[in-house]
Amino acid sequence: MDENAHIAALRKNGYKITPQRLAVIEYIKESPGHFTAEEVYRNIKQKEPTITLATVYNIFRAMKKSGIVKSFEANGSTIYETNSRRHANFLCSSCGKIEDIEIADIPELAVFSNAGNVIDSVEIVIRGVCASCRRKKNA
Amino acid sequence: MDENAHIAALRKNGYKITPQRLAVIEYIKESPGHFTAEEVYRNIKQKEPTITLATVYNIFRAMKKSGIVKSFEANGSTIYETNSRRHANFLCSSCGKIEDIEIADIPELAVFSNAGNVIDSVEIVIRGVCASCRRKKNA
DNA sequence: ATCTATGCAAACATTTTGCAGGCTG
DNA sequence: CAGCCTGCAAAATGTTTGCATAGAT
Repeated sequence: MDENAHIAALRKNGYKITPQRLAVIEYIKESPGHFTAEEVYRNIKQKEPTITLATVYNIFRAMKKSGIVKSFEANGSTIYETNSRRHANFLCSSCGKIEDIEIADIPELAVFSNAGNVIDSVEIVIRGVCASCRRKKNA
Repeated sequence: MDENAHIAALRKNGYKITPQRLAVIEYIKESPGHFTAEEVYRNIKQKEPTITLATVYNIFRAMKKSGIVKSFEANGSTIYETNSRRHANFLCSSCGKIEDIEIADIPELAVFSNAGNVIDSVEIVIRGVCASCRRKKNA
């Protein structure tokens, strides 16, 4: 999903296109794929000096409702991401990086759906130490 | 894992057995399996009137380190649980209940481990509407 | 022109921390 | 009786909200 698709998604959901929203869209397009409101705020403040953290939170709420971002909670804060495919988020406790692990299918969830339950979202958070940090520790 | 096992686990990890810790152990033994610090605090205050929320948080930290509880974050707070088997937590957005869904295996995680990464924990949070609430809505 | 979004500040919720005294082992 | 744990209060986070004004459509 590129920049224009994000703008279209906001419009379709009745949201207006403001400079602040464009700044967030541009930031997440070039970012590594995972971000907190505070991080986005800190980075786009250079281009949009008057923007506030509260506005960034409001923008993410609009982007979530528009399907542009998904989110999960970890380490006391909300982490947003643009990857909409089914995947797990691996959090390295050593270097802090977040890595996507593609997950093909979880059959138990299909069974659960077939039993009459509605599934709106699936969040998978894996914690551990990434291969790179592991090598450094054992060196 | 019963009450005595929890006490033993705390002892093995160097934690002392205090009335407050016993009260938390007793509460989680009889509870539905998912609880927040605030909920535990509110419930055991009757038996331990002097206990504070901060103490409950401290106790959960000790219980986590001792392997008695696991936790995940959702809706802005930390939810603790005693189920140590691999499972997903289903959160019904309508009635608020949390239901465990047993998950047999996620093959991609084995691949990820074999690639040199260490996995310490797996948290799966499913959001949706449970079958019971769904039936009520359609009635 | 309408109505939403922003900026600002304050409120809120959750969790953590510092310290003095009390209790466990 | 040494050291951890508790209770209390305050602080630290992270997020939301109310309100007046600016801005998008």
